[in-house]
Amino acid sequence: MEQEDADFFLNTGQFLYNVGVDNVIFGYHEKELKVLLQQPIPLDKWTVTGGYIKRTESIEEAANRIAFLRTGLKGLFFQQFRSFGNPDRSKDNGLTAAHLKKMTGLDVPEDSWIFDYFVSVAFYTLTEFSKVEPKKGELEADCQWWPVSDLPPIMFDHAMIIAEALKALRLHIAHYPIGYELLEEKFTLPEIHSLYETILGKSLDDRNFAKRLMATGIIIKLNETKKIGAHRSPFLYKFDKEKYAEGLKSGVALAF
Amino acid sequence: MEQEDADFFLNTGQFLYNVGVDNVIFGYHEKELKVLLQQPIPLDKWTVTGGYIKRTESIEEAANRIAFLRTGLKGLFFQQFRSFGNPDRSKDNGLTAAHLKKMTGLDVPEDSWIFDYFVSVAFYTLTEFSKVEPKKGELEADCQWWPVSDLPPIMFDHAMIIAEALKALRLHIAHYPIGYELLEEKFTLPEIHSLYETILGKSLDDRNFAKRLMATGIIIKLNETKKIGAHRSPFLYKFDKEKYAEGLKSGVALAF
DNA sequence: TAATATTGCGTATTTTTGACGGAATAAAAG
DNA sequence: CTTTTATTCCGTCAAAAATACGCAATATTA
Repeated sequence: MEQEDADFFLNTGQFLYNVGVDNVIFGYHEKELKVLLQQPIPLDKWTVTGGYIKRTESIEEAANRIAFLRTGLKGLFFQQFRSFGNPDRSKDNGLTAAHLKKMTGLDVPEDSWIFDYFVSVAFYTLTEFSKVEPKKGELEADCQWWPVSDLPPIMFDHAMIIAEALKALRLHIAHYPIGYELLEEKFTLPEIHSLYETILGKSLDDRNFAKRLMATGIIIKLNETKKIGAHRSPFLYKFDKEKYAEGLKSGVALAF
Repeated sequence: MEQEDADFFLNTGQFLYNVGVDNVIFGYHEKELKVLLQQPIPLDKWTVTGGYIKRTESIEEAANRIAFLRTGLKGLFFQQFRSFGNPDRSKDNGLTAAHLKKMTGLDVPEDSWIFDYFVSVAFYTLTEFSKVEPKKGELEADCQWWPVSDLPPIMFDHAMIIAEALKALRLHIAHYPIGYELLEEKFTLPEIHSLYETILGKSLDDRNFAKRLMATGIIIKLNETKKIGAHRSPFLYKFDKEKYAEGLKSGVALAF
């Protein structure tokens, strides 16, 4: 294992050079959109989850593998949105061979391939917040959720990557049904309403929202209600899996 | 020069490994959308224009450089739309060291870096057809325009890349003004109308098209007409550069 | 002068979007 | 047990946008 780890910094051929994957993992909890960030060194800067591409896998498989490593969940919904690449993006970020040597106890060459110019293919992934137990990688000091509206200091160009992911998500939500990925199996109208308001960052008329959502035909009203304390109990709904899958393929107009 | 060329196949450090750029260059001519393709070997298969990324340049600069190499034009409008990457994409394509050796007269190692797994960051570029004089690269047998609706046999996964580029272009045209890049400086309403019909692949009511296009405020009617033979002479129009630039930034609703 | 092909505009209809008031319900407070 | 409070839930009406469509004007050729 130690030898394997040391080999990593030399890249004995299992990973592609100069290109990697970043994956902006979004969750939704208590009316807030969260993003899963990791801390490559025990300093004050964070990055989105990411990793290298194995020679045997596609970029999509790499994105999926990374999501699994950090969340423990398989088969999450993910979407490529842009690639980033310029010679300066990894410069002056404070991540040095010395840091990694200290963290891992391994020999990390100053000119290790991982400090090279990397083009990053970026994805976003959507997941149900409550199912995730963030797991940090061996090279990271920490991994945890942060509210999108209140991020810690961000490393590299990852602030831009998060911003672009959010932009892509907002564009995507207008054309495809994505509530499915972020909510529990059964949810109330106010819950999904609030999710859309959070993602889009603006308030949506509740009556018109319900009307249009139901018009898509992708959600089904159940004959159950949810107790929410001192108020009228809202009905529960769930997604119609078939129509949802169809909507993902052919698109669903849900412009608000 | 010969040494430089031979060095290329060894990659003495000027290019990134495992990642490159493909650029789908579109032109519009005689009511047809064209795409600029190159033939890497004198066989019957073609690819979109593409190349490697220098260690000193960004992926956007690489895309731009490639567009310049093939068209002779600078400052063209281009847009990244997706990246492609899986271990099989360059397999079984018929491009061998022997082919390149024969074409260039240089020594090409069987295991040259260029035969490796490559992730491709794909862009599309728009250009005025009549201004372009296609120039082939040193490693290509030919470079010329092909109608999108009638393509020759395509190598690798480039048929998919072209299809995705077209999809992105169609999506883009609904939100941003792109006629500017594909038409001559002065154009008639029927010309731009026909361009939109061609790109979107469907017919658009001429009266409603004109109404909405003018409503955007990005084109200006000139006091000149164009002689088109045995018919009423249509007025000429041009883009309002400022409003066009603004439309590119903030978006222009032109959904048809 | 008539025939032909194309440009160029206006108006009516339908569809979609946006705004908004008020009754029903669940529990807690008085 | 009645009132208060907070929330769900539904329908209608007006404004705006998208769509459909008819016909006069024009440039050349026959």
